[in-house]
Amino acid sequence: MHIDYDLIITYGGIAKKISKGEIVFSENSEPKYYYQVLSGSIKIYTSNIQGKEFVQDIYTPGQSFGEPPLLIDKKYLITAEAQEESVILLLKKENFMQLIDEHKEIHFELTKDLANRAYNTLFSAQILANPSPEDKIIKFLNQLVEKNIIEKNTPIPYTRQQIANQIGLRVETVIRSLNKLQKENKVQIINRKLYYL
Amino acid sequence: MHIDYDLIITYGGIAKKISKGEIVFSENSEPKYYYQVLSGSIKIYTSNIQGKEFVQDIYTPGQSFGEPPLLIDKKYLITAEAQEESVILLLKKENFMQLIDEHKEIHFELTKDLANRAYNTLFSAQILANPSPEDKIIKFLNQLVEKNIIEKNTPIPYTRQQIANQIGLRVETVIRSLNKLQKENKVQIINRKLYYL
DNA sequence: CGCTCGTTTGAGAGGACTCAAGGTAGGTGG
DNA sequence: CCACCTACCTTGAGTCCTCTCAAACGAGCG
Repeated sequence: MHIDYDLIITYGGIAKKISKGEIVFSENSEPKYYYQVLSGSIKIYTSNIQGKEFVQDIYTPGQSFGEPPLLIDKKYLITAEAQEESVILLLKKENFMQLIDEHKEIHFELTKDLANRAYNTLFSAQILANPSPEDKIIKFLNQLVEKNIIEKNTPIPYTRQQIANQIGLRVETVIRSLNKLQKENKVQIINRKLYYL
Repeated sequence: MHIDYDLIITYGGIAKKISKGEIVFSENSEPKYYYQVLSGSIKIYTSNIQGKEFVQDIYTPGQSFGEPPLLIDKKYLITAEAQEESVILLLKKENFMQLIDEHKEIHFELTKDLANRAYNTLFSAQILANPSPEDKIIKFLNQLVEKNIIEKNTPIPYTRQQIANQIGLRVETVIRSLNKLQKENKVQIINRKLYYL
């Protein structure tokens, strides 16, 4: 989801600077704003799984985040934190609602974005529901390809730890599973770099 | 999500009878229609987890299902099957898009519905991401309360097997975990009926 | 009563997790 | 250019606990 900068400002949006590590909103807090990244990057995660950080997504300039709870008046299930010094745009809920009410094309974009989120989250749920570590990894890699985050025969831009965090496994388990998958020719590991075949 | 019967018909929707066990759409197929239950009930599940059925949801008269992939032109991740003899309304994608384009209030309802789905699916993902069976069960029960499906001190309307299917555990594990939770006074089991405290 | 469906208990195996210890690559400073 | 540091990767041993398989129990119903 992306709304033109000038349009956000026109509707009363403001820009805010966020330092690295600063929290934009946290779990169980009430949504008040529509948020869009102007510069930097915002990390979205859940921290309630036995204190372990469970990364959901990372948002970069032009992308918005945190709409679902805003639209249905529920508390955030996630925490948003600046990964680096960033600037974000804030638009009050009422103004945001007015904006989409008066701009049909943006409303349609929002609809698609929400559909996309529902779709991707279900995909993640299916990864997690899978009891076998190997299957989880394969499904996770598949998802990356589908989301165009990686291409086949391109090294995967995540550390083993980052992969583990996203699929709910331990680093060691990821490593051992990757070894099995390599023997089955489903992934390739060259000089520690991981390739999906 | 719910659209008025007459309106669906006006836009060219048709009703279709579905026998018990019949598939409305299945995983990896292309979305073509907007679907809404008229009578009976439709079960949504994923079957790809080692052949085990993973129930996502059950839809009853007046509710629609399967919109996210329809809106973003992706294949279904789920299978929809009639739990009993049912009648559903089908509306071609183009007509559906035209309908929401011409009815702003319905478009807003769709938006909220999608936000709700994204929210609920994330909640499910957080349940699954939790490594401890007890925590999964507690979070699952919490979700039921939040969705107003159950109230505290009301027997939970699911069999142990159904609970297990929704959180990715075995029946036996659910039973043994429930016993532990009872000892911790987090649930109550009276005459096999389960109460959430 | 006898069937069926859901619940419960037990024993055993497998495998992910934990903890601990090295190994390796890339960057930094002397 | 080399020694060092740090972050990441890897391996091993052992424990714990979920899953599997098998069997039996309980409740509701024709």
